[in-house]
Amino acid sequence: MARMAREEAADMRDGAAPGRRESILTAALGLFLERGYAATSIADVRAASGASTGSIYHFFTGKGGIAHALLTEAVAGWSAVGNAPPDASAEVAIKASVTGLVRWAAANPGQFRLMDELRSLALHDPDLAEVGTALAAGQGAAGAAYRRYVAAGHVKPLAWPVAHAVMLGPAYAWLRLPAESRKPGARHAAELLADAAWAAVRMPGRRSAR
Amino acid sequence: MARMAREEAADMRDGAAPGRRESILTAALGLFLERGYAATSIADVRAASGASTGSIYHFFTGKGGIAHALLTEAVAGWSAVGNAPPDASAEVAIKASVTGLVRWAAANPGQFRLMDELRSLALHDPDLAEVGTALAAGQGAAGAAYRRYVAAGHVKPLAWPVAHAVMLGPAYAWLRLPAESRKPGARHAAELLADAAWAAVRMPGRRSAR
Amino acid sequence: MARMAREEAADMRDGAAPGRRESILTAALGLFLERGYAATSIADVRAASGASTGSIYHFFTGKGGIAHALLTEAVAGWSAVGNAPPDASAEVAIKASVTGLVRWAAANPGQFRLMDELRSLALHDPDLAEVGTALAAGQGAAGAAYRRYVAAGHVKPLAWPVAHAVMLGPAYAWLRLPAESRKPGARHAAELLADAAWAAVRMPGRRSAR
Amino acid sequence: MARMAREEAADMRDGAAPGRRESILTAALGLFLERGYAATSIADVRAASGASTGSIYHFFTGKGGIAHALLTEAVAGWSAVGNAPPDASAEVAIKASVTGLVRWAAANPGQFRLMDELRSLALHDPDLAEVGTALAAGQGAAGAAYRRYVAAGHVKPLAWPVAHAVMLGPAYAWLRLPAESRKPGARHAAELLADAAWAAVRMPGRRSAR
DNA sequence: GATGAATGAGCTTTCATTCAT
DNA sequence: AATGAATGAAAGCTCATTCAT
Repeated sequence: MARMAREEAADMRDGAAPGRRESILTAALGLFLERGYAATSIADVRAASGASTGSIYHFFTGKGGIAHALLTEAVAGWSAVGNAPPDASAEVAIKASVTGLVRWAAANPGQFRLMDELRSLALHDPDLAEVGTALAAGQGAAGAAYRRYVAAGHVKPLAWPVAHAVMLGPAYAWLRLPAESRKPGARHAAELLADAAWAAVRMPGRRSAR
Repeated sequence: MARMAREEAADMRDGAAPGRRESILTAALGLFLERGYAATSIADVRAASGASTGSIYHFFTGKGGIAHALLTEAVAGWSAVGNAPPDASAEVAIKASVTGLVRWAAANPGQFRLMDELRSLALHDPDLAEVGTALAAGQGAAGAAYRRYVAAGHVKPLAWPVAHAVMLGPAYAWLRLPAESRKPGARHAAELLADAAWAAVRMPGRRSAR
Repeated sequence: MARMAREEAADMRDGAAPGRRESILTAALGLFLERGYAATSIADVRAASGASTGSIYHFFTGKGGIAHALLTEAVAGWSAVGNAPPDASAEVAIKASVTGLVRWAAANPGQFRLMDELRSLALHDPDLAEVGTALAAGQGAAGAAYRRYVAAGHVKPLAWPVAHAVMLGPAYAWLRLPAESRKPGARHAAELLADAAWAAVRMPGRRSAR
Repeated sequence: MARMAREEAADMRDGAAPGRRESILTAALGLFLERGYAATSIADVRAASGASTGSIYHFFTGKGGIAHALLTEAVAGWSAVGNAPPDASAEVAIKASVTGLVRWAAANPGQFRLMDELRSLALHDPDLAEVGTALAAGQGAAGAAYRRYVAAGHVKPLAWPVAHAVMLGPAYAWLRLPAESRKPGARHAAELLADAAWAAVRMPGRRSAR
C-alpha cells in the first residue's frame, strides 16, 4: 500500500518509476525470451534486474510465479489483438482470430516460443501449475462463440476442441517452425491461414457474406 | 512400441540377455513418459534400470544421448505407421499421414507428449542439439513427396512449410489437448482430420478419386 | 494459562484492545507449541498474528525476545502452582513442588516441551542467551529454602544441585516421556513421584509429620 | 563394494585408511559437540572433513542422516558400559545402570549434551525422525528386566515408565546441569545416585543382598 | 505505533559427469 | 563391460533483520 502510494506519486512526477516488481518482471521476460524459461535461473534474474534475491521472493512465489505474472500480461496483450467485435459475422470473427494470432506471434516470436515452452513444461513442473491452468482457461469464451455460430447454422457442427484444432492448428504449426523455414510463403501467410480456417469450418453451400 | 518390437525380436533370436543398454533405455523411457524429460535425473534412471552410473555413461553420452536414442526409435515406429505405399495417390498418401499420426499418438499419448517436450527444450538445451536436428530432419522426405504432387497438379502449389502446417497442424493441435478435452468428437477424429487435411490442399475443381 | 489469566484481567479492566503486542505473543506461543521454536519463523508469526514485520520488531528484539517474553509468563504461571506457603514444613513444601510441576506439565504438555526445547537450544543459540539465564535463575529461591531445611535438620545435607536432581529428576524424566508411554501408572503419578522425592531427601530416623 | 574392498586392503596394509565416510562422521561429530547440531551446517561439515558436498550426500541422507549414524555408534558405546551380567541381582543391575550412565556421561559430556539436543529437536524436525525412533527404541530391554525383578518380588511393582523415571531421572537431571553447578558433590555422585535409585525401587522390608 | 519493501548472506540439496579400479 | 565413490558448481529458497515512510 505504501508501495502503491509511492509509485503513483512517482508516476505523477516523471512517469519513470522503475519499481522493483516491474524491474524484476522486465528482466525476467528478457531472459526468458533470450534463453528460455528452463535455462534461466533466479540468480540470472537477480543479476539482470538489480533486485536482491529477497525482493524476488518478496514479490513472487518463485520462478513459476514470475512466469505466471508475465503470462497474465502476455495473454492480455494477445487477446486484445484477436477479438472481433461481438456482432461480427462468423467469417469475420474466425478469420480475425487467426490473423490476430499470426500477426501477434510474428511480431512477438519470442513470446510465442515462450508460451509454447511454458505450456510444455507445465505438464510436469509443479511450479508451473498456475501457468498451466491459465493457459487452459484461455479458451472458454471462444468455444461459446463457436457454439453460437453452430446454432445459427453458419459453421459446421463440430465439437469445439475439434473446431479449434482445425481452425487454429495450422497457424500454430506454422508459427512453431523455425523462422528460416517460414520464409517461403511468409508474406501472405496470415491471410492464407485465415482463409483456410474459414474454409475448413464454414457451412458448405452457403454464400460467403463477408 | 518400437522398443517392444525390437526386444521381442531379440528375445526370439537368442532367448536371453535383456542387455544393459536395453534396460537403461526401457527405464529411461518409462521415467520420461511418467514425469517428463526435464524432471528425470540420471540417478532416477540408474535406480530404475538397475544399471550403474558408469554403465549409463558407457553406453550414452548423457541424458541428451538417451533421449536421442529413444527418439530415433520412436520416430521409426511412428513413420512406419503413417507411410502409404510409394505409388499411392496424393489423397491416399496425405490422408494416411494424418490418420497415421493421430492413431499413433492416440495409442501412445505419452510418447507424443515427450516428443513435444523434447522439441521445446531442444530450442535452448545444448544437450539436446542432436534431438533437435533429428526432429527437424524428419520432414525432408515428406516435403519432396508433396512437391511431386504439386508438379503433377494434384495439390495446391503451397510452400512445403505452409502445406505441412495446413495438413498436419490441426492434428497436432488436437492431439496436444488434454485427454479430457479430446473426448467429445474423439471417435471419428482421425478421419475428420484427414478429410480436412485433404480438403485444405487438394487442387480445387478436381474430382476426388479415392 | 498464565497468558489467559493476564488477558482476562486486561479485558476486565478496559474491555477492549487485544493489543498488537499481545496478539503477537499469542500467535507465537501457538506456533511454538505446535511446531516448535526452531521450526517457527518470524514470517509465520507475522502471518498468524496479523501484525506486520515492523510491529514485531517494534515490540521485541527478535525471535529470541519473543521466546523470552513467553518464558517469563510461563515460569510465572508454573511457579505460582508449585509454591507452598513460606511456613510450610519441609515435607509439604517439597511434595508440593513435585506435584505442582507434574500437574502443571500434565495440563500444559506443550509448554513443558517448549521449555525443554528452549533450554536445549539456549546452550548454543546466542539469540536465546536471555532465555538461558532466565531458566537457570529459576532455581535460586528453591535452593535457599532447601538449605534452610538442611540447617533445621529436616532433610539430608545434600548439595543443592544433587538434591534438586534427586527430588525433581524423576518428575522431569517421567514428563519427558511421550504421552503414550506415560499412560500406565499415570493416575497417581504426581503423588507417587512426590512421595519418592520426599523419601529420597528426608532425614532418616525422623517421623513424618505431614 | 569396490569401496569395501579398497578399504579392507588399506586396513590390512597400514590400518590407517581415512575413508571419506569416516572422515565425514568424525568431522561432524566434532562440530556437533562443539557448537551443537542445530548450529552446524553442511558447509561446516564439508569444510571440516575435506569431503565435497556431493560426497556427503553420497553417503548420507543429509544432516539428519549423519546424526543418525553418529547416534547409532554412540548408543553402542554407551549401552556397553551400563549393562550388568544377565544373572546379576536386581540391586547390582540397577546400580550398574545408573553408575554406567553417570560415568559415561561424565566422561563424554559433549555426547550427552548432543543426545539431549537431538532428543529435543527430534520432536519437531522431520530430518531427525529416525533419530527419534532410535532414541525411543533404546529402552525395550531394560523394561523387560525390570518386570522380571518385579515378578521375583525384588523391586516395587511400578509401571516401567515410572520406575525408569524414578531410577534414572535423578541422574539425567544432575547430568543436565551445567558443569559448574555439578562441582559441589560431584565426587561421589555416581554412587550416591545409584544408591538413591536402588532405595527408591527396592522392595521395603527385604534385606539388601548385594 | 505501524507498515511492508528491501536486503543478502546463508542454507540444504540436486545433478551431470569423471575416473580409478 | 561394469562399478560406484567422488566431485563441485549451481540451483532454488528461507530468514532474521533494517529502515524509509
